[in-house]
Amino acid sequence: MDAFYASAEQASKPSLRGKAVVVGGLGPRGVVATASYEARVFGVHSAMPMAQARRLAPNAAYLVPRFGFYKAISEQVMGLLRELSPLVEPLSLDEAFVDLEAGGTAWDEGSARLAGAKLRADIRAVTGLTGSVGLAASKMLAKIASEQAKPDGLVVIEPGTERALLGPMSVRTLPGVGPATGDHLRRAGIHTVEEIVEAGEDELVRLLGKAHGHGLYAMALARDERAVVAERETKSVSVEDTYDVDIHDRVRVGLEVQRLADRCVRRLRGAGLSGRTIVLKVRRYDFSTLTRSETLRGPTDDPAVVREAALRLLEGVDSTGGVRLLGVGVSGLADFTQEDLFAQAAGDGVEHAVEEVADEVPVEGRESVVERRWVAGHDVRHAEYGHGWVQGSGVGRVTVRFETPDSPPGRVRTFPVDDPSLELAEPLPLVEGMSAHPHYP
DNA sequence: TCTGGGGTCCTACAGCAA
DNA sequence: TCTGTTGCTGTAGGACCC
Repeated sequence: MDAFYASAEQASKPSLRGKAVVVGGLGPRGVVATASYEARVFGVHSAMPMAQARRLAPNAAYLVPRFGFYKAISEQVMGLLRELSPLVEPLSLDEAFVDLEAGGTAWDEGSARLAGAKLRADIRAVTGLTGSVGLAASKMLAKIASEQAKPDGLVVIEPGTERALLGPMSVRTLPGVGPATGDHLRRAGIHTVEEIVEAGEDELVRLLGKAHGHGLYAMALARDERAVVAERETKSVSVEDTYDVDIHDRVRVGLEVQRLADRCVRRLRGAGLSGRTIVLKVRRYDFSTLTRSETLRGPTDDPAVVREAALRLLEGVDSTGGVRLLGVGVSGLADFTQEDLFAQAAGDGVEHAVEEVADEVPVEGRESVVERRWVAGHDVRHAEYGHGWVQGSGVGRVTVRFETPDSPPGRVRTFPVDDPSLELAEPLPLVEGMSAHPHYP
C-alpha cells in the first residue's frame, strides 16, 4: 500500500486530500510513521523526529496513528491476497508476499501481470486506496519491484534481467543492508551491487561475518531461494514506552516497570502464550540502551512472576541521570503454562490483578480525562451536525471538522470539551457498501 | 526539540558438560 | 590427570525491518 497510514487518513478525511499529511507520535519525542507524498516533497519521511518534520512542513496536518482503523483495511487487502494463493506472508499491515505459483494463479509473465493488475483494481474497489505490485521470481526481487512501482504502479522483473538491473543499484537496495552495513561496505569501497559481486564472497564474509556475508553475496547475484511462509510463530512479546520527560525518581521507575510487565502479560495471555525469559530494556537519558534478561525454570504468564523478575533485573541497572524509555518483554515462548494449572486451582486472583489495569490510559500525556477524549484525528459524531473528526483541542474547547469519506471537504466548528451532544464515533468505511468486514475498533 | 514501537536475526562471550 | 575441543545454554548487544 502506498503511504498507507497517510493515505487511509486522506481517504477518511476529504479535506486532507492533496495535502501534506504526517502520521506519527505527537508528543515531544514522537517520530514520523508515514508521510503522504505531498509531505515528502518537503523532505519529511518515516522515522524522522516529529519536531524536524514540523520545521520542514509547518502547514501539514499532523495525526496520531489509528491502528485499529488501518488493521481493518489491512484485513480487507489480505483477504484479496488470499484469493490469489494460500501462501501469503504478511510483512506488516500494508505489505505481503504472495506465492502466485502455489496458488495456481500465475505461471508466466503474462498471467502474473494480469493477476497483478486485477489485484490493484480490486484493492482500489474494496478499500478506495492505491496499492503497488512488484512481480518477480524471488522475494527480494519482488520487493525491489514493488518499491519501484510506488506509488500506484506495477513493475515486473523478467527472468534473465535481474543481474543487469541490480548491478548499478546502491548496496542499500538489498534487504538487510541498513545504515551500519552500508557504511561498512562504503568504507571498503563497495557502493553498488556489482561491486559486491566483484569483491567476492570471501571478502564479504570477512567484512560482515558468516551469515550476513554469505547471504548478501547471494542476494547480489540475485540468488534468493527463500520461500513464502504463510504462518510464522511469534518468538517474543514486548511492550515499551518512551516518556515525554526523563524519569529520575527510582520509585517511579519501579512502578512503570510493573505497569509494563502487566501490559506485556496481558498481550501474552491475549495470544494464548507464556514464556521463560523475561527481558528488561532501559534507554537512558543519553540514548544508551541496555537490556537485562533472566530465564525462569519454566514458562509463565503470571503477572506477579513477570513483575518480580523485571524488578529484580532493574536492581542491576544504573539509572542515575534519568531514564527515557522502559520496556518489558517475554521470549522463549510456549503455548502452554505450568503455573496456570496452579493459578486455576488457587482461584483467579491473578486474573483480577490483570483486569484491573486493563483500562489504564497510556502513559504519554497525563492530561485530564476530558481532554484525553478528543484525540486529534479521531472520529466523532455530533447530535446536530453529524459525523466528523477532531481537528484539535485545548483550553476547554474541541474543534471538529464535519465530513465523511464520500462527502466534499467539510466545515469546522468549535465546541466546549464537555459538550453533551458530541461523542466519539467509529471510523466510517472508505468505500460505500464495503462495511461487511470486521468492525472498526 | 534529535532519535517510536514491535518485532526478527546474528554475533560474541562466559560457563558448563562431555 | 591434564589439556584442548566441541557444543549447548544463557546473556548482552547490535543491526535491520516496517
